[in-house]
Amino acid sequence: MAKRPTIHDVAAVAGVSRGTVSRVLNDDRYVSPAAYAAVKRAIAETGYVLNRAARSLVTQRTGSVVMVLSEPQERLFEDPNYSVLLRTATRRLAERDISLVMMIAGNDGDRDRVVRYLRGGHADGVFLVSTHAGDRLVDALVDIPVAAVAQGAVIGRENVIPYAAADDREGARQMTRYLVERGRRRIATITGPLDTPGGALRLEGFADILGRKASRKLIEHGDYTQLGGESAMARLLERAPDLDAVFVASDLMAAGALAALRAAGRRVPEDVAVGGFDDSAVALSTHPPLTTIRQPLERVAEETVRLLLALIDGAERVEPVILPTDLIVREST
Amino acid sequence: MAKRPTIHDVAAVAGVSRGTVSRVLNDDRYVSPAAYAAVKRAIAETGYVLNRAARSLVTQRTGSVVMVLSEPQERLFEDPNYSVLLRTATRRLAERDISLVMMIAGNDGDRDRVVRYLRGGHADGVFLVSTHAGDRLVDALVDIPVAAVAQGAVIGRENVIPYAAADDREGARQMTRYLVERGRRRIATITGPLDTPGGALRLEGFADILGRKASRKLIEHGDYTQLGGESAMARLLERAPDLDAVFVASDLMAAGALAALRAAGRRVPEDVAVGGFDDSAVALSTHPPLTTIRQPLERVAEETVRLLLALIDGAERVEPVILPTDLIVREST
DNA sequence: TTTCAGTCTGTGAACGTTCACAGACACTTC
DNA sequence: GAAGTGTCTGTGAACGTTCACAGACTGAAA
Repeated sequence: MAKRPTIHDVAAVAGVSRGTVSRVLNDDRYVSPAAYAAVKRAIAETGYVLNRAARSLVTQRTGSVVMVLSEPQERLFEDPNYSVLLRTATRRLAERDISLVMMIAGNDGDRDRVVRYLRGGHADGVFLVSTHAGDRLVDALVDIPVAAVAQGAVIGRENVIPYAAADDREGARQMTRYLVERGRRRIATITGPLDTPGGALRLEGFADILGRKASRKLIEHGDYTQLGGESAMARLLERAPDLDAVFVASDLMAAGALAALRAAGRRVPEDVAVGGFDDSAVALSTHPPLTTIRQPLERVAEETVRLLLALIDGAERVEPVILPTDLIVREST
Repeated sequence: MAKRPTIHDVAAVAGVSRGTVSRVLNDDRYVSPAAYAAVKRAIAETGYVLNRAARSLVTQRTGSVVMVLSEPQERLFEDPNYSVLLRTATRRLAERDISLVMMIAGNDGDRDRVVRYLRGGHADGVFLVSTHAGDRLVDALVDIPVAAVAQGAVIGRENVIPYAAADDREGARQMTRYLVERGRRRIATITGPLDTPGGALRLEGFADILGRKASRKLIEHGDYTQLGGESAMARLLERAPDLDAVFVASDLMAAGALAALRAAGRRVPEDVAVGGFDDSAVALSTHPPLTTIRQPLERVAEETVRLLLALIDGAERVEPVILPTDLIVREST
């Protein structure tokens, strides 16, 4: 097969110089309509496609962005949220001809790799996903001249890494308020890990509504897995057998909670009302289907990308974006 | 902040030439232990990191591969399989210092973008995921000098794109055989789309065991969504009210089937046994938990990567890999 | 007519690597 | 001691762009 055509070949065919072709490629102003047309034709004729490496070399830009998944537990990957995020981000970036490269930061070795990659200038931006409080990666980031954003606040670093997120706290309030309005009196909660925004903020929202009624006895912690939800529910039942509702910080954990309630012979929603969070696919496959809080995930992803692009384009500072959630009522409450 | 150090800076610090540093970087033989040590020290001292663009420019290699998600329906993203695949592939490739870039080929515009990207030599390899029969992308691929593999056979192109996959056909046989052994007599199936290997091969396995008993009346098609499974089950119940078992080609569709059976007042497993496929998270959250077929997804992903790396390293031809599945018995049968 | 501003084009240099080559040196082997 | 072989090193050229600059041309304003 023939050698790939370069900008020189295009220039020769179009009867113009290298420079003019380059100007067309980067749609600079100052190129005559005739030259523009000739170059376009030559590009089509030769099947030319730009060599990004060569461009990168001189512009010091790569045209790519890294999405870093922090993954302390396997569970992160069971989460359909990632898929939405990934799809949306890929799409939006593609519109700007920016490609998305995936990296995983599960352990310190991985993290070093990511840092080295970024320090090497191999990407124009980073996109942090589900980063936990205290992640070393975040600290390393401040020394590296690269645009960085996160999906979901990075706890303790809200002011250094801009982010877009659903309004976890208000979502939790919506659910808790709803349970109260339905006449529930002993409302418990199963939280996520408290070093994640979904863990900390949803608990705060819960406490906002219940005030002092949110006693320690009615609070239990899970790890976002189904099994974790199941055992957390079992512990709650033991400590507070009279509870009549539970707000679970994720649908997957809620599915586990339902299993524990069933095992304990409690009827849902008659004896105990169960509220989830996420409105993921699992919320529909449980029996009964879950009342839950929907997050505008797609919009969260879009806003995160928007922030990142703004930074790449040179914005000095961008403000975090927090988007509203919706209460979805089904049969578990 | 200071300019990023180049190979020249390292050479100066180490007291050797550019060439020697390059040799250390690419661990060529023929570099003296003294020079090697000096260069390593200089790299650490200067904080040097290789400029990939510059390397690419001369080697004509990019150090990256593209994962292309064909996504005719949203449902693909609800599938936890992707997550496993993505994670495993990213990990394995990172070991070889190859980065994974994501692209989505949902419509023809997207597909053109992918083709242009590959034609431009922006990646050393492609990784096709859930590509349907007749996808134009596959045909375009043969003209492009790039290593290509698929996860799961590309129907009709099994011989042009090497792949790794679970043994869909044998998995379906395992489940069907098991249902027969449990004494079920009127066994139906809900398939996936027949232009996907999971659709076609699982149906074949089903038919292998039942022979002529697999009448058209007992076969219904779904689209891998929960709702699709639900309506397919409803149609089956209408056509064959006496059925006493159903093999559903995915867990998610099986969750839908369970809902339809419940709505029709059938008890599971007493009246109707339900078998799924995938052993995904949803299989545990249904009530009752699903008997299903586990695919060795991680190994499938690893093998796919292995094939891809072999091709990138210059192998002329690699053989497809098909991996065994396991029957997981739970309470739905 | 001259001057100026604006538009358009071509050219040399630079970006940071790798690769092929040539040469230096140290051993063997004849 | 000459010739060969293997190891190690430095150097020039090349990869395919963009960018800054210089220069040519056009038309309007002085």
